[in-house]
Amino acid sequence: MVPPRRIAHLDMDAFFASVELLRYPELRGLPVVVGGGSRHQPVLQPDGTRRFSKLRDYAGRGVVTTSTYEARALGVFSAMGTMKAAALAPEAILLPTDFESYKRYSRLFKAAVAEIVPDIEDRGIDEIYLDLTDHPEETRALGMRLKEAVKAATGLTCSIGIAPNKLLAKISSDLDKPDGLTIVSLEDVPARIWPLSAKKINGIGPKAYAKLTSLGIETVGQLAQADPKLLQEHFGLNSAEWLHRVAHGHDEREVVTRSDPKGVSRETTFERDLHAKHDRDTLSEIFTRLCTRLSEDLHRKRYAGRTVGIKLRYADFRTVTRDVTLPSPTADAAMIRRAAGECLRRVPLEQRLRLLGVRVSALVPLDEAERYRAGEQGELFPG
DNA sequence: TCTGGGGTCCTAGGACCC
DNA sequence: TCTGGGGTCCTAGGACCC
Repeated sequence: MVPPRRIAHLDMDAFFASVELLRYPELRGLPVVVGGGSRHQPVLQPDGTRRFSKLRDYAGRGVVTTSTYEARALGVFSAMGTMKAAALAPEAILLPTDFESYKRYSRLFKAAVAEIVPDIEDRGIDEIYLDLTDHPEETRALGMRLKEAVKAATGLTCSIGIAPNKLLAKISSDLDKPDGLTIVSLEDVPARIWPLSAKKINGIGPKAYAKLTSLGIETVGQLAQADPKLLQEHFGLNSAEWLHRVAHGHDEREVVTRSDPKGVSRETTFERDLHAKHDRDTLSEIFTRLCTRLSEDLHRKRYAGRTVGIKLRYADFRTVTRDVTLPSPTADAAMIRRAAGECLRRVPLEQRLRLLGVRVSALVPLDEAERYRAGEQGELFPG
């Protein structure tokens, strides 16, 4: 019998907003929303205090990226349109998103954790998984030590869930937010996990959840007890089996500490909808800039890719993509622009557009791509 | 009050090859 | 001359996550 694993999920509390509060401590205790554009930079006044924008000052198409717990109490959550948030909480403070700062704090907290547990699975800017199975320390003491290390390195709190697998660890880290430490075993699943909404499961999003509720399934427990035949009819065999497994708290996925990027992309939503003919010059400029930035990203990350694609979104929010695979990988702005331009010609352009994106995938390390190109030119394999 | 930007993974059909 | 079956690559779209 294999002993259960000890997997931790560590999630920073209201990460972007908390980083902003370190910089502007006078905002502590107030509803604060991160998500505006650069127009909403705080202004230092002659008397030394800062003047902040309010949500009601916002006009545009952005969404809320994070809100403090005080703003959440007013109904303002991540991914909500900022205009809608302004209707709910007009007096809330609005701050522009400053990714460079968040990345800096992200590196800080990950480095602090790595001092204690070196193998980390990155799950984005503000969360990680850890495999604690082989660590000698007792679970709760280790969890507390991780939290203290993060706090000492950043001044920020996090919430940690520790469980026999990633699925349960992720759910657990959310059970006692903020500043929580929750340990859940497989035996705890009926009492602690089954009462939760099925949408707490990582992988059950809005579509799947809507389908489940239409079948009378709202909680994880109801999902666990659901008729497998019924699930299979509505979700297909693979998804039905997955739903059944996760509802019982089963998940065998490993903590993955190394992975190569699959694709790199740049996209932008226009301030107003643009028309391919009427706004031709503007669009062309934006298109070229996206390709240039993408090329810079690729060079910085040292990758090149063989597949170049575009994404566009019409005013009615329909999204289409086109892509083309080249004979050899590229990271060059002009090559990307040419290939993406070909893709653009394969898509209907009568309707107004709200978004344009460019993507490079099928990535290989840049030096490999350069060797490949040298080989193509006969330098590596002459004759 | 209409819905950002950066990703991953899955499905499904057709081309093409053996 | 009525028709197979498996494998891989390419393309498009969709769901989901942070």
